[in-house]
Parts: sequence; structure tokens; C-alpha cells
Amino acid sequence: MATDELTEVFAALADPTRRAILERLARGDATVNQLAEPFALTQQAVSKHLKVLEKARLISRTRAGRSRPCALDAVRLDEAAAWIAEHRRVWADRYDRLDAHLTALRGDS
Amino acid sequence: MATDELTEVFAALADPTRRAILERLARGDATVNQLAEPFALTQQAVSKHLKVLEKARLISRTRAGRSRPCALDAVRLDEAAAWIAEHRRVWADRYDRLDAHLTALRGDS
DNA sequence: AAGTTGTACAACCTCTAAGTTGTATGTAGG
DNA sequence: CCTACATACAACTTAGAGGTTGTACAACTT
Repeated sequence: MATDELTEVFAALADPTRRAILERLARGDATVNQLAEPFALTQQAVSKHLKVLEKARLISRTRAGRSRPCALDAVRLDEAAAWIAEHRRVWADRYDRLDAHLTALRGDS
Repeated sequence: MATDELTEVFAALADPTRRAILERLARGDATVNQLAEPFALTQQAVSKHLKVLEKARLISRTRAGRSRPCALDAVRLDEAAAWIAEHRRVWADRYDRLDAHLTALRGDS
């Protein structure tokens, strides 16, 4: 994944409202107004959030008459998780080596 | 992890410079000036980024004479990864059920 | 055809993030 | 001590994020 795409995904996840929207969508698709209801926000504000999520490709939208239901798209989340996992692994290795080193220094088995 | 902490972590990861700093630190601890060198940024700007990373507890800092080396802290990354994994799982389940449903509709085995 | 409903667009406000320059502080070394 | 170096603090600028209100438009309902 390109750097800017990672940036978009993490930036999208950095907003509590957007994370809440994703959590809501995980329980089923929803329209803008349905998503807006639990928040003390206008429909327009929620639409903006959805635009951010859509640009980050964390959700996709379809047309259904006059409403535009949102559905989750897991691909980008996987890629973000992969970035974290990769770097987490690298330095977990470092700490494992450090642990081993310290253990060796202490003369433990 | 509290909501604001997740927000801090994701917001910290949303900046390409900060991700690059983390990648650099994954290869070994470094001082502010060492971190600043590859970027076309002032020392002060890098210090600000480090402050953000430290507040999000993605790095920790120690004193070593007149320098303050930075080291990675994997805990928060794990928590961010856990959030992603949890939600990814939920809607992976949804799509699995959808798949099953569609398969059933088609009359496949 | 007329009205209602769901969503998007535009203009605006305010706050904060990310960068700058300039300066202060603490520690090391001559 | 004095100087040089590594980092931090303060004040400022600029751009963008997140919110608002007002309005437009397309698609159902009657």
C-alpha cells in the first residue's frame, strides 16, 4: 500500500466518530441518516465523515433509490493491520534479543 | 484502551514522517539529531513529532548525557492492532455469513 | 403535479497540526 | 570557566479538519 493510502487509513481511524461509524456498520449496513442519529451531529457532518471513510476505502457505497447505504470494506483495514504487524514484529524481535541478552548476562538458564 | 488513547495512537500513525521515524527506530535507538538528519526538517520539528509519539506512548525516552535517545514501545501498537483485528473479525464474519447465504441461495453444496 | 424525504454541495467559522525562526537550558570537553 | 553541542521552549504562520447553516437536487409518495 502506498504511503498516502496508509496515511488516509490511519487518519480516518484517528477520529472517534468515524471509528464509531465503523463499529456501527460492522453490525449491518446503514444509511446516512441512520448513522447520524446516535451522534449529536448534523447529517452533513456525517456525510463528510463518510466521504473520508470512502476515500480511504474503508467503506463502499451503493445506490438504493434515494438512499445510499454504506457497507464496510475490510481490505484497507487488513493493510493497516499488516503495517502494524510488520513493524511490531521487527521490534518485538529486538526486544526478544534484548531479553535473551539480559537473561544471558544474569546467567539464567 | 480508552477511546482517546486509540485516537492518539492512530493520529500519531497518520503522519508519514512519524511512521518513518518509527521505522527508523525499529532498526535501533536514535537521538533527535540522528532522526532529523534524513528528513528535510528542523530539529525542532522532529522534537515535536517525538513528543506526539511519546504522548501516544509509541516511544519512550531516556537520558544519556546531553542526548535523549528514543526507543520503541510496542504496547500501544499491539492495542491498535487489536482494535483493527477485532473489527476486522466482526465484519469478516458478516461476509462469511453472506457468502454462506448466497451459496445457499444458489443451491450449491 | 406537488410535496416530502435522503443526501450532497457551498460558504463560512474555529481550532489544531505541522512547520518555521529565535532563544533558553543543560551537559561535555578544553 | 568558557565554549560548543543536543535538546527544549515560545511565538508565530499557514493549511486543513471538523463543525455549522443554508440550499439544491433527485427520487419516492400521494
